[in-house]
Amino acid sequence: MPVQLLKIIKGESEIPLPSHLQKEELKCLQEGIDYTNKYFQGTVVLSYAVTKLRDGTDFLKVVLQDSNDFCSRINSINILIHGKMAEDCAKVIRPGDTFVVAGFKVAKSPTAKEDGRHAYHLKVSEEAGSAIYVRWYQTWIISLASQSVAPKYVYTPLNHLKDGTVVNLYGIVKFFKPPYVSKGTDYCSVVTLVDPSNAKLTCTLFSGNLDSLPKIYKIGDIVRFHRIKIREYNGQMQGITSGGFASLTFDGTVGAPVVPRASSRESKSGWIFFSSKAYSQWNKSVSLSSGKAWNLGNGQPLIQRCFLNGLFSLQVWDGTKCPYPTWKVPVESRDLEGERGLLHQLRNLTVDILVYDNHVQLAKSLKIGSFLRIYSIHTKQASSDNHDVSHVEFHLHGGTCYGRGIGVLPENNSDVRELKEFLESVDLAGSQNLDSMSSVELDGIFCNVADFQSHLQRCQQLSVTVLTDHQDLNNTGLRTILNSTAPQQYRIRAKLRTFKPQKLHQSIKLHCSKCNSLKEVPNGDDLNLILQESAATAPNPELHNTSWYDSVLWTTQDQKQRKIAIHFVKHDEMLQEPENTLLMIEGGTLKEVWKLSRKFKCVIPVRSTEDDLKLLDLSAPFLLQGSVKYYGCKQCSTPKTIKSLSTLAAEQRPSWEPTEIAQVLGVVPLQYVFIMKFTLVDGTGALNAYLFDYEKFFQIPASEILTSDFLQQKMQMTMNTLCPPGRKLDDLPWLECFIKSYNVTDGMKHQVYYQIFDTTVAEDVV
DNA sequence: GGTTAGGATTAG
Repeated sequence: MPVQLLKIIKGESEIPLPSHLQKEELKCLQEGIDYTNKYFQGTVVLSYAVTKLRDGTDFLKVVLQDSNDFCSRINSINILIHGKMAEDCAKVIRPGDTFVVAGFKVAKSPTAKEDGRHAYHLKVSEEAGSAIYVRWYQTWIISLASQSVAPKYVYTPLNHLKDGTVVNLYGIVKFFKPPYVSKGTDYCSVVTLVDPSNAKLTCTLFSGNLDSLPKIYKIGDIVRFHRIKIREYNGQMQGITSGGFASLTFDGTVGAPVVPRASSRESKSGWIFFSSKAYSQWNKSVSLSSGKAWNLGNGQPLIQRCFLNGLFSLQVWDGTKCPYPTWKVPVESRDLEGERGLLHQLRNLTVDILVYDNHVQLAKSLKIGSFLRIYSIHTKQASSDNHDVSHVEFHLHGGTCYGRGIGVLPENNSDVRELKEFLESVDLAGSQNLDSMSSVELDGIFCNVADFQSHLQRCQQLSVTVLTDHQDLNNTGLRTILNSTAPQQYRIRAKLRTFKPQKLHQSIKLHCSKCNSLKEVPNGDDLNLILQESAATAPNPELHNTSWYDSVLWTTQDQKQRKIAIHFVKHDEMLQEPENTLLMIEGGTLKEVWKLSRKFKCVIPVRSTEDDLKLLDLSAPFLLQGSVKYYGCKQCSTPKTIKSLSTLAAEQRPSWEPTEIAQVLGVVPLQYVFIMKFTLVDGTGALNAYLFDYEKFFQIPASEILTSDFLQQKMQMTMNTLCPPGRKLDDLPWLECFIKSYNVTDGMKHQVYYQIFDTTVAEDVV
């Protein structure tokens, strides 16, 4: 078969070609070379009609674009097909198809100048021993499949649309807003399509009937629109519903290679399934009364409250358990009729979503038990009244920007089927008679859901941490590592059984990279004391108003009559904007220094001596920038007088980088680090590994966490994910880590230590 | 038959 048509096989991204064929690049083509065993692969951009040459042979010209090169100026080439292959080929190819031509001849293209394509064209014929392989682009498989039966529609490529026409078209969904209630009389859905012509079309679709709008569930779905009107709007073509508009949607999922990701917990990515249906399935097998089992969302007080506030809430479950405490709409237990204990238990698995404004109407119309996909949910971390426990809230805000809205998935949707399968597997884990069970035993059942989930995650080899390098290394068991000599490096897969310190703020230390010492971060009381001591020395007026700083002096109005001097560093004889200004302060309290550091770029606490300003004792920060206090190492620093700072001030654009400031002041800066001890286990053994991290592991700068409640909560949540409190070992998530072993000799004592490196918390955990 | 919205955040 000279022309071979290859259907897309799920999971296969490469065309299976004979092994003797070698790929040829466009830019390497030359005349006079034997291309019998070479092939070129491209995407069909254009395909002309078959014509007959003078000698009666069929002829077809096809334009291919290099599949791997969309950037070069010349990335397309003419393919000239002679003989029977021309007809065969014309029958099957459409723009967008992947086209492989093997065993071709190369010749100069006489039209290169006019068409701007490659200087050579490829000549193909059966007689020359050529072969052509075509893989239909998904879209066109569908279009051809329907047309091969009744080819009565013509589909216009998106780059050929004209104002004022009504056309039929195919496209791949690039963006969509699920149908929402418009301010007029209809539902509205906005859909942006692309096709192999690389053109884009945004369509605004209206219909009073929800069913006649396209049922798009995912970006990448393929749609067919019949009788859509094309108009020009703001200089671009726009599609709009017209009389007789009809649409068809296909699942665009091709067996694409799986994107390597650490984890795929769906609730975080905004995919949430309304689960009562799934629940009722589960429900059936545990011999509860089936049917309308899920009525949390319709609890009377909830609806009443929501009506009053113009709000509405949905309770959903995607089969997983949110690793963080989530906000719950208060529902009084007397309104939970029937399986009260069960509904109560279920509340640990469901998530409440507050629905606002225009989404309320649609939310109210949802049937209990439908599977939903809710787009662009806002998750918000908030503290409850007692402050020490934070929770996550889910809001579906008003408006439809970025496709915010609710979509209903049909039962036969592949994702829904997958979810159902998942829940059926859960059944196997706990098919017991619930009627006779106590609530303690019910807890057991839900543990099994979590068990199953964690088992599933293990099977999928998900990890809550990812490696930032050396992915090619194989895992080593902890036992093997413990039995090996140091120093070495390993890749491991283990669980975090426990960690120290449990009070996370205690993990922050100051590290000197010069002498490798670690120090505690001074607390506010320490600092106040040092500042107070330094305030005992009155500012020396002789040091005020120099060539490179202006000074201001005042006395506090309180009884202490403190003298405070502030020296503003000038630049080009001028004072800069506060946000670019460095200042030095004498006699300020911690609060005053802190306030100034919020307004000004840099604040340096100083004291007067006879002949120059000097830094305070290095127990105090030598610099404050924003909320960060920079400290210097007492052992390694040899502080100079403040005068040395004038060289930096004289620079054209002083950046006031802490490292530069430290350097000119003779200070060896200390760096903030997280120091933690992780006890890791993997079934073969347990070892303690130290985490020494400036920022990389938690993706939180150690320097900023002490002054940020938000970052502290973020770190707490991360640790809750890595090592969820109260879980059994089996339920803990896996961590992929690199560790290195090293020797430490202290006198006669010799020990091997382990440190985590080149590892970071997975994207969806932080 | 007209309108709606016309992708391009909410901030409750």
